[in-house]
Amino acid sequence: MKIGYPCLNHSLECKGNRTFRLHSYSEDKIKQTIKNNLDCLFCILKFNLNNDILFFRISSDIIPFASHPICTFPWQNYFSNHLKEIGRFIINNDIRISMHPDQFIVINSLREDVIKRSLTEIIYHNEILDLMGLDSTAKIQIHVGGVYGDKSNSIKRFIDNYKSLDSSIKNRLVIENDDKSYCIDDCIGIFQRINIPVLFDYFHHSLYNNHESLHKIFESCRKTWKEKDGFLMVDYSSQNPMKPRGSHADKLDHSNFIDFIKLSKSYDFDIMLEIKNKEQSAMEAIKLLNSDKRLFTKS
DNA sequence: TCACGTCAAGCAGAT
DNA sequence: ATCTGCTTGACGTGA
Repeated sequence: MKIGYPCLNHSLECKGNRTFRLHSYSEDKIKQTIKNNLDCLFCILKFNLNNDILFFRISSDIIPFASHPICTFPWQNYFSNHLKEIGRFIINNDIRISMHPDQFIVINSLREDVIKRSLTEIIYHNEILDLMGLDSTAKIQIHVGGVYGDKSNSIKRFIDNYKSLDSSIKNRLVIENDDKSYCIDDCIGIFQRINIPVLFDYFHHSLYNNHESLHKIFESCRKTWKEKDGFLMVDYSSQNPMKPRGSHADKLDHSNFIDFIKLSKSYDFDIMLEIKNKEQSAMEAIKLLNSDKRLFTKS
């Protein structure tokens, strides 16, 4: 099991997701920003290694405007050595990597232009991971998309569009249950038709579900991840008690986390902690697991 | 130097 | 109709 957190590190001075306004785009600006972001990513990965954090989600902002037509700068060639160097560090230290394109990526949209932009964005994510030399255990997680008042047709559109993708992209794509449209059962149903691995989001599941038991979920999700996909990935978070339903917690809720681990301890999986204080939660979670190894012994 | 309006992009649900 | 939440921050103008 590996513990990770997404995109940002608040302990370090550097920011690995620096960007700029579209109207201030220039080749010089994008070059400098990417260099900054890659340097910082390397720092974050070293920080993580020093703290036994072996799972990390790379920010989609690492190459700003990568899939936008304005971006004509050949970053793939210009930074290929830099990306390869980071990739070697990742591989040599057995670090697990994921990426999560943001909410605008909807491959089952009713609008052709939205689908087209989404595919371009996914291709960009795939390029980053390829240029780092990572294998197909490095994943790109997306949601199924919109429902548009007709779930079965919307699922069919997802499947049709998925089938048209290049196999190198299919090797990395996984789907994740969301908090209002597609629950774990929906995702498993899609897996049964196109064999796409299902990433389990525990917090989303608590907000939107078919009352599936946690054991049944782990059992069925695990089977969707083949040898080439690596261990099942799981996103973990809890409700922020001060904010509206669906808001992620500011800090790790120790008792909620321990309850979750107790229920799921017999399965092999990697956990991404989607909690606002980022590496802080990851370090706490690792400490909790180490302080009570029994929590984590397979039964 | 700092506040704060705004930032490429979609969707659903609440108000 | 407008706002919020999603990996939510961070940019950058104007004072």
